[in-house]
Amino acid sequence: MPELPEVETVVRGLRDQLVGRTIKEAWYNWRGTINRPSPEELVARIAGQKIISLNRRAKYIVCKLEHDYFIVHLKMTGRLYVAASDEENDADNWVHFKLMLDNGRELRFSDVRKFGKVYLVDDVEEVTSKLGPEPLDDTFTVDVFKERLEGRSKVIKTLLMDQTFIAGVGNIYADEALFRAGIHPKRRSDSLSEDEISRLYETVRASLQAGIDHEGASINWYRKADGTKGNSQDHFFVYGRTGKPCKNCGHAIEKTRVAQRGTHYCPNCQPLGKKEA
DNA sequence: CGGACAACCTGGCGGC
DNA sequence: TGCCGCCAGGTTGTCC
Repeated sequence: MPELPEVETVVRGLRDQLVGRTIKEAWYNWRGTINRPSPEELVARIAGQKIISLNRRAKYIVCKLEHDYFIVHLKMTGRLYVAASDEENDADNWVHFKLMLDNGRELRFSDVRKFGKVYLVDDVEEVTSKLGPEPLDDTFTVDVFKERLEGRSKVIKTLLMDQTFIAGVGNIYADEALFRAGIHPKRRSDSLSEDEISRLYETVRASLQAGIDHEGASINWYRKADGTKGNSQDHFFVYGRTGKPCKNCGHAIEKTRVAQRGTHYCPNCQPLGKKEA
């Protein structure tokens, strides 16, 4: 659920509250939330480290410390927020990890479904080395996109969601990008025309950027760092709009499954055969 | 290389 | 009202 735009929004909301602070102590109540090292080692190693910077890589939140990197993945229902130690929050019931700061506030990691993970590593690459390019980077050009598609034949939606192919696109923005490009989600990647590839390159970026501009989509669990909802969901063309009229042609949006995931598309605007715009 | 599917978890919701 | 079973989707790992 949190995809690139949601994670980016969280990072922007947390940056000023974290950078420059020193971590006094770590706390957890669910060992599975800590991916590595062992919970005991993480607690011992992280105490006393100063927070240098906060950034995003794909869907990972990367916090550079003096000697290590503290990394968080929200997976589907994770929430990350800062509050005064005596301040209550709606998501507190599911807090499984906390970092106490030197100003009386704390960073809380709440996660209903416990899929989310935190990491403490001395090299970011340990976690991010297999990720594909950042779709919004200037270095990710249409030529790079075309090169990466060469020799691939996967169903296009599956490929868009493959984090080693492009980093940060999940189920929602994959559906949105494919709709905007007029490409059926079940098309094989090696069946796309040059023109379709160029369009898809543009719409992947445009869909993600729109998500960031609207501060992320709050489908059910996602919240911004301050606890309020983003409104990207109010601007979706197809995601979650099954049975509703296509914003482009009026045909009812249909839902199917691709790679075991709910997939929304307009059968009229996204035909299975090739389509020249 | 690609695809299918289970596993990790829990809350929300539709159906009865 | 209550119970049951399905659905949600990011990632990893296994198997073919």
